Amino acid sequence: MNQNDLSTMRHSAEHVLAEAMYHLYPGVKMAMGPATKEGFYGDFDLPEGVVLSTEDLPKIEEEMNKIIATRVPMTRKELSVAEARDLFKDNEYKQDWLNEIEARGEKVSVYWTGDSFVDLCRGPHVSYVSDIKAVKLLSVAGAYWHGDSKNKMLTRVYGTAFGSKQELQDYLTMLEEAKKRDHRKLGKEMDLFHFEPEYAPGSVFWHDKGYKIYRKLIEYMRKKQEKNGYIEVCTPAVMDRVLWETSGHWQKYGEHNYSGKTEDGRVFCIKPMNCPGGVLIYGQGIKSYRDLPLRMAEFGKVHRYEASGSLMGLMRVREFTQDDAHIFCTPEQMESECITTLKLILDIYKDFGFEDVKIYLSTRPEKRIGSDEIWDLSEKALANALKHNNYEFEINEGEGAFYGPKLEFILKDAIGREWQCGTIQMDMNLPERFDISYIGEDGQRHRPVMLHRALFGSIERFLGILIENYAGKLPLWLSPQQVLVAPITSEINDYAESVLQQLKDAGLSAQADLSNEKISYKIREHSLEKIPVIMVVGAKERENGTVTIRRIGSEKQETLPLKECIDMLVKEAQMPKI
RNA sequence: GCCGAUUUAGCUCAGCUGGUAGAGCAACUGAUUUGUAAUCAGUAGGUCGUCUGUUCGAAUCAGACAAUCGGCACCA
Repeated sequence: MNQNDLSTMRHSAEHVLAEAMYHLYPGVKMAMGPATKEGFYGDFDLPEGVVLSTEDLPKIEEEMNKIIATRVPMTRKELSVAEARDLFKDNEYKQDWLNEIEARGEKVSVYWTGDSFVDLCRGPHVSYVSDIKAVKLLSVAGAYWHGDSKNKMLTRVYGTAFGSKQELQDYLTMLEEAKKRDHRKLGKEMDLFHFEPEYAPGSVFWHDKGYKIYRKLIEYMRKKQEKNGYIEVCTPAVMDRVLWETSGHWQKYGEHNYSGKTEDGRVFCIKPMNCPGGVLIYGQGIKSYRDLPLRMAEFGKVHRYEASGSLMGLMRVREFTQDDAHIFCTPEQMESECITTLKLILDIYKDFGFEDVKIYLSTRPEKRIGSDEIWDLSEKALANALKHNNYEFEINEGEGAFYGPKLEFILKDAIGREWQCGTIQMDMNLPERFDISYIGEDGQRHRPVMLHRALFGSIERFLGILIENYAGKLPLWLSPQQVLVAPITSEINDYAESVLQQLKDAGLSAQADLSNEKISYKIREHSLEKIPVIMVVGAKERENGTVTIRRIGSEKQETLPLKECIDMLVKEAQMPKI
């Protein structure tokens, strides 16, 4: 079944869901519901006092299957706005839709399921409800009408449908498998990090192994940036509120900041972003056009009081580390800086196994600062950078920051949720507000253009996505513990320790498991910890000066001389070429 | 923040309609010296998320709060 047909069928399944809801919950109002990439959902305004939970889904599903079993046709009818208003006279949500349809001057179409249920819909739909072969309801959630938190919250029912029972089953199995790659689960199993909901909700406690990966990411990025002409700075974590008022962030995001009053009556704020600090460094001394572009990086730890409901493992936290940088340049340099940064980001993602990166260009929002000319220029610079490299992108109309347009680089987690990682943002706000300048060739003061960019975005989030994408099986260079030496009996401990020492001398991160356990137990334990290389040593290996290795995810054994093995692993453990 | 669900031992989870808690794994002790995903036995381990109420009696019922999970909204 092609994507179009599948989508049509899912949309029809959503109509069947709506009808089932009308059967089971008299007085319910159907608001809207589309097919999505993975299934469909329906938003309902439930009668007063009715609460829907996942326990109710089987019952609704059963009702849906009854409707499907009637094999009635789904038929399209076109009618006038007035007729439609009458047909849906008790449903304010449909009236709302009709207003929009009327305003756009479009025709009204409805779809009948048999002759018992009708919904306002553009279509298309399957010919008969029996064309819906396998349907499953998945979850219940709240969702605001028209996606606006000022509106009423409706009850959303998520489900999916497939062309066959088998495909549905495969999909559900795939989801189950994907959940095993959840970084929160793997983080625990691999002993990488934990959270303390009681003391610091949304903040990470990095354990030794997790922090090793974290440091490795920074080490990689630092080298990358040095090679690409960046300098690195470090700015204070706590600064006077006045700074954030000057930058404009206090007014817009004040309630999301952590702040406190000191004895002298000043209000200090823990930095929610690094940019003003960077601008202050730029402001030291007089800058010449010869100093530009000035690429100033900072691995800045920032704190934001994110809404409780938005927190999610490492992906959305209240304390995170940005691989931030601010590029100060002349307007003429703006576009070429965008081009090189864009290329840099995608190069870096390749090193981590991400080939398929979604890019959004987010354009001017309604509430914004700066003249339309500057917006035109900035948006064009970003779009040109994309076109220059022939990158595909989507436009996110009106989703830019209040101070400028941005590019967002999106990676997906194990179950396909999209997360913004890298970003390039034009800023027409801060240079003004902090009145920074450079002396041009003409000897006059000029305003530099400022670009914010983060490549990983947040180290925490990027690491979370890495864990999920590798299912915990990190490449050797990123693995916090690369080798585990496992002697078969305690008889061999001396050789195991000598092997361990040689591994460490070669710069590999290794440990030995000298516990009094069977080799199969050790294999199991350390495989679950996702150690990439398990090095088994027994009497044979000791005698021959060899080791037998087993790679994570493989059952193959390979025996080779220790020296040769170390050389091979050392080579493999190298960071990608910078 | 909003909607729904969940919160019991280090981890994964059981505990019916109220009568002061249970399993497996992990830990510890002992035995076992083992060739590629769990060797056996024993011991110990819990203010049942927090607080307040109802009750002779609360893991269980009610309320508030917190956190977590799935969404929505938000994301400088």
